[in-house]
Amino acid sequence: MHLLLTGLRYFEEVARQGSLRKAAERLHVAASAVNRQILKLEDELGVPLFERLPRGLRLSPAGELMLAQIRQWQRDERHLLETLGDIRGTGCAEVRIATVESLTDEVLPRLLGRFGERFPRVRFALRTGLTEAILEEVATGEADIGICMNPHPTPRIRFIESVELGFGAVVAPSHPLAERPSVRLDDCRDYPAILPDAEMFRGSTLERVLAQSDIELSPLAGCNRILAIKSLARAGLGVAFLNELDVARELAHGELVFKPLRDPRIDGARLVLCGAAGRTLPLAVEVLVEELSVAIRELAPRT
Amino acid sequence: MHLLLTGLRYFEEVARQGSLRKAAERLHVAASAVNRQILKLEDELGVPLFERLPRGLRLSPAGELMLAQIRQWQRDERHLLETLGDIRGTGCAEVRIATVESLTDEVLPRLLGRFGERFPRVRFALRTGLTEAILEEVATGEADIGICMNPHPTPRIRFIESVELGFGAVVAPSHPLAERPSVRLDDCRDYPAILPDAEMFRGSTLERVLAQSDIELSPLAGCNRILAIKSLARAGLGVAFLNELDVARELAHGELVFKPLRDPRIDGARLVLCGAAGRTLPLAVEVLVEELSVAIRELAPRT
DNA sequence: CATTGCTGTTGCTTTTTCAGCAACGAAATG
DNA sequence: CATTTCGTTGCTGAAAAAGCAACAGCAATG
Repeated sequence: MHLLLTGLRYFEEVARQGSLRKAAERLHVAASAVNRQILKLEDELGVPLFERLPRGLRLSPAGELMLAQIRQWQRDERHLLETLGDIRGTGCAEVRIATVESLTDEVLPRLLGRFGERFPRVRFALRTGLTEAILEEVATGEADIGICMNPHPTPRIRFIESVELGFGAVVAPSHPLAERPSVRLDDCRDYPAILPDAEMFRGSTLERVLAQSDIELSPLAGCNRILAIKSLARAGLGVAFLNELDVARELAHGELVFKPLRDPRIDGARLVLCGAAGRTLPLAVEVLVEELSVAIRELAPRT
Repeated sequence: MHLLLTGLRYFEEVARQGSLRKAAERLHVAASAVNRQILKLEDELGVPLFERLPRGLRLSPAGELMLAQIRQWQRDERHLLETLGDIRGTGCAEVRIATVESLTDEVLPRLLGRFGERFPRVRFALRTGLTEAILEEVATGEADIGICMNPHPTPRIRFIESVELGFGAVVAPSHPLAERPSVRLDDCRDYPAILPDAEMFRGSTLERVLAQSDIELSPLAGCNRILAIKSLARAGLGVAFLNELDVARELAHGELVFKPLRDPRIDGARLVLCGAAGRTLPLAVEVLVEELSVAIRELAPRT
């Protein structure tokens, strides 16, 4: 398969060989065919590409220019065909995932590792952000799939899979709340609270929880990163409110304690895997979606 | 005239319009023709370039890649055709001249200025060097034409025009030699000489002049630039040996005095315009050669 | 619920383009 | 002086591309 015009390929070989007949031999075509392509090129360009010598053809200045461009195009073509070859069988060379931060900690790396064994040539583009930005990227096509918290339904977004994550108070093991058998939101207002900043707060699970009660927390800090929230909580400075996925690793290491908020009015944090509504996804993305769905479903029983 | 494969142009238009029929209308061809080119492309690449929606065609990931490459190629093509258009009628877009330093001072700028009015789109590449390097560049084709001093005849080089330049002693107006009505080489050995360095000396007119006499000069300095030689002479430090072209400007300003060496054994400095032996030159170069020939012939009477 | 208007797709025919063969003139070589 | 090698050119057949008309699928419309 050649993307370039046959005339250009002929030209390149003639320039390389300095002779029509030698080039024709290499190209496995008749010399007259090669000659005609060259003459046609020169006629259409209005510029002689070769000077005719008794021993063969020699590039003219215009021909030198042309040759340099063709060489560039041939390099481009090889590179393009290579990449398209990677895509063949997978549907795309790159899966673009927009996700909440907490998934990039453990779940996604493990999943992408397994996926990479099956599709070794597929690369990933991981972008983390808040729900709103994630939905926007999925809708515009900047991302193939999105994983976000509590998205509002939109006709442009298709929800593929979702799971209810436990939402609760997170404190250091030394914190008084850690000793309690169970914790309700009411119990937290006596302690300093480590909250997300205004931007993170908007649309968050915590916002919905607070909206359904009339409890006033006493904020100690507002952070724009979950990592910072967890660090402050780990230092015992106060109580944070996160879902259990956010603190999965710290729980395993015993650095933090998770206390589910068992208020009946709280429906918790919904993690949703979603894609663009109208689009048919490339094979590789489809496969990854399937694996993500399984992984997300498996998150549920842990609550 | 289009260099790109028709299939690629079709593809680009379909991607732009998002519809086969709209693209076909713009391309002034039947929709079926466009469709077949797209299908052929996809078949040969083994990758779907579009996803088929009920309302038209939408680029697949592979198609996005393809489109970006085609856009790049189209830009390349426009640029190339533009340059080739400049070449049409002139034979080349750039005249590469290898010359001795002295010509770049006055003669060449004036000449290239006139030439530029006639061929506004032709650029110049000026490389200065010594005779040996100039001949090498002309022979290898790195330069279209060369102007050098006293070249040895070579089968690979064709001498187009030459002129005998006055060769003589160059001193400051305050120098004792400046008062003499005429100067012979003998008269110079009493004064410090400002000479070219070993590399410049080799093959120079001065070398030949000295070889034909057995006069010993008393060198004060050896310089690797004519500019430096002239500066030292202008400062009155000694006597330099140059041709009158080297010091044309300083003579006009009265900063230096030129005393021709009228020894009968000295045949002087031969300035030679030359080109590669076998090559037929582009039109613009041919014209410039003609103007250069005239200009070089006009240098003669001044001796 | 049929209609209308899109869409891409496909057989078939015509037109155009391209490749192969053979031969020619010119120039360099032995 | 014959020979080889070069680019070039009619001519012929094959291959590719384009045009035409019709079809099936889907969405919006009356």
